[in-house]
Amino acid sequence: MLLTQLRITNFLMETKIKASLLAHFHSLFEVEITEQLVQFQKTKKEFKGDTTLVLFPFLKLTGQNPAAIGAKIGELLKTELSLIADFNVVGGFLNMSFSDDYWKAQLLACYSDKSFGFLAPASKPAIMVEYSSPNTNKPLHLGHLRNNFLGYSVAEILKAAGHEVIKTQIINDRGIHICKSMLAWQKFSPINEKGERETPQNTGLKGDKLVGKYYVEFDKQFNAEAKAIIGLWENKAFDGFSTATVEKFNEFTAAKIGKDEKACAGLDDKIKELAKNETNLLREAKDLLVRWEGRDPEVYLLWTTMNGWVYAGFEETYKKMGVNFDRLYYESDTFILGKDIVNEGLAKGVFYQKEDSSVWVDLTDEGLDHKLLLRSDGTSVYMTQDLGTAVDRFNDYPQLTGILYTVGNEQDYHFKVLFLILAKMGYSWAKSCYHISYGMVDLPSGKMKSREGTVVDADDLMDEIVASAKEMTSERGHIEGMSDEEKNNLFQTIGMGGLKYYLLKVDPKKRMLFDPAESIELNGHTGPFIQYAYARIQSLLSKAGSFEFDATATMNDAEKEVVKQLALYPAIIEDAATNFSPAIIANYTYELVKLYNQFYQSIYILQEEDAAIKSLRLTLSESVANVISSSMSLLGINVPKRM
RNA sequence: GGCUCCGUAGCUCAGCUGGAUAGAGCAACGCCCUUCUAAGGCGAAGGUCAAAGGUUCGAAUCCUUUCGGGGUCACCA
Repeated sequence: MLLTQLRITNFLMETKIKASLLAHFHSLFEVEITEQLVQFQKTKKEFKGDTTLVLFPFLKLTGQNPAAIGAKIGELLKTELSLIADFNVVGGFLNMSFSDDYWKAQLLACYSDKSFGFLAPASKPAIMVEYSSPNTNKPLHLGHLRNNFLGYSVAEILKAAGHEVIKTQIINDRGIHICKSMLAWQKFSPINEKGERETPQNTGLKGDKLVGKYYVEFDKQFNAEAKAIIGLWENKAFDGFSTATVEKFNEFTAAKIGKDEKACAGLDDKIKELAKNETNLLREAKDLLVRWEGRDPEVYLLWTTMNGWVYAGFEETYKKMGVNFDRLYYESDTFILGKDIVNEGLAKGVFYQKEDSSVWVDLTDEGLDHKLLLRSDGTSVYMTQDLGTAVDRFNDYPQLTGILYTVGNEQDYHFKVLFLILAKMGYSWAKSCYHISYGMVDLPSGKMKSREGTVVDADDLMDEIVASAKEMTSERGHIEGMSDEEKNNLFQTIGMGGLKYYLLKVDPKKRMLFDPAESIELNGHTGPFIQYAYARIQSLLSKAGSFEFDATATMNDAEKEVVKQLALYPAIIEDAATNFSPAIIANYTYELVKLYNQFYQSIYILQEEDAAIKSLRLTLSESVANVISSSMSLLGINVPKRM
């Protein structure tokens, strides 16, 4: 495919070479070739050349040896294409060097275009990118950081690739879990001397943290109550419990006899579930949900109040993260949607109804299972809502061609089913919906588990990283004369840049390890390494004063290597956009900076006496700075003028 | 168990739509600041690309199997 070649080296020249080869191959070897046989790869460092043509595919076809084929093709291309300056054949590889003029033209193209590598805005179809999508009773954690940085970055990359992008999130603001924190707050919040329960105002707690606290409190009390009930059961105190429940308890208890530890734990879980269903707390929470659905004014007021706290808290966190959204969707608005679609599917015969009137879809033909779409009591499930929301979005944005869902890979199956159902329903856009599935973030100590308290809170983490950036930056001391505001911005830029780069440089699909010590590292393959290169170039440019691009200078190898990497940028953006992978951008920029640093350390730019060479080097430096700034912005990372 | 993703240097990761001697960073070792910011550069060291078969002129990359790990298989979201 063309994309591979774009990625490997410069796309313009290779297209030309390929065209020329297709046109003239017959005149050299008396046989025709197909496009697939023309394979390029990056020239290995130890050989001279800017691109390499693989000759093996032609061996059988022509019946000649690689050296002869390479020489003939090389000669041909050199005469046909003036920009090919030289070539050599090593083994089965034809290495070609492009002329200085070619590389200078590439440099100029990069230098003179402020939005080098970007396609015209909104020149490609509109896409919606969903990310974040939090639960309103849990503060955001490390996993959300990966999600948000990833979603935001993919959206920026798609914009750069010419798409119109609508950033959105769906806020999970309803359901029994929300009622749990509401109930816990009502029951367990202490009341102060003014007669108020805890609020963000009177406690100084961030709203999402306060609500999260009561969600945890609910769980604590809930478990305690369930445990007490089990205690009663174990002492044969079955008064007030239904016979069905008692029978089940006895059944599970009997089943435990003679079983191994693991099986017993499983049965204990079942007993716990049984007991939980008998708690007053759950009954009250369910009651609250019924009242909420009936729009009971008191419950509704409580709900809007507490959600208001959470949103204010999230807003603060998003601001710190540097992410934003064009449009918000709330589950409380969308949870009823989808039922119509299910009924429509039922009418069309795409779905079927069981005797208990629950609605299902049969996906066994696709190698999957039967999936529930409507409960027997007619209420929606997760899938129902997602169907409704998707259709709703296409109604809201008629120009939309697809939706990207940034959601963890534990939901791979869900999205597979969702897209399948949409396709079965006949929505043509179903095929352009895609699940940006990312792996879990592990900690060195193991998995993050909210129940065990091993979650890393997003706010805490960002604060710690910025604090650490402050400490380390102050040590190195390039900040004299900065105002406090400038300093704080710088610490923010470095800390967040480091964190974002750390989370984005890894292929999103892969599970990754979050090592706190490594995440604040400033050396090596890190965000600050890249930011530092940018700041150093800014310093250089300000010392150099004004200059103009001079095409008369000759280029050395180190310079050419940098230009080659710069010229790759447009293809890299496209590659990152088609693969929804910020990691491609991150790794590209790292390469660019390494190449630039090698060049930078090998010569002194400002001491250069030849004006043409000096201006060429400054042009190169400024171009590199521009691409750093541009590519980092695609990752949501800022770059500092000084650091 | 079914389905699915993953396994590359001591550690964290690139490379994976087949091509030359598998690359970085961290850690550890040795150099380079009287000249543009050393958050940098240079050097050396570190590998049975989980294992075994297969396809191919050629396999870390594609196919099969095995081993090891994750996820998922709710009238939860």
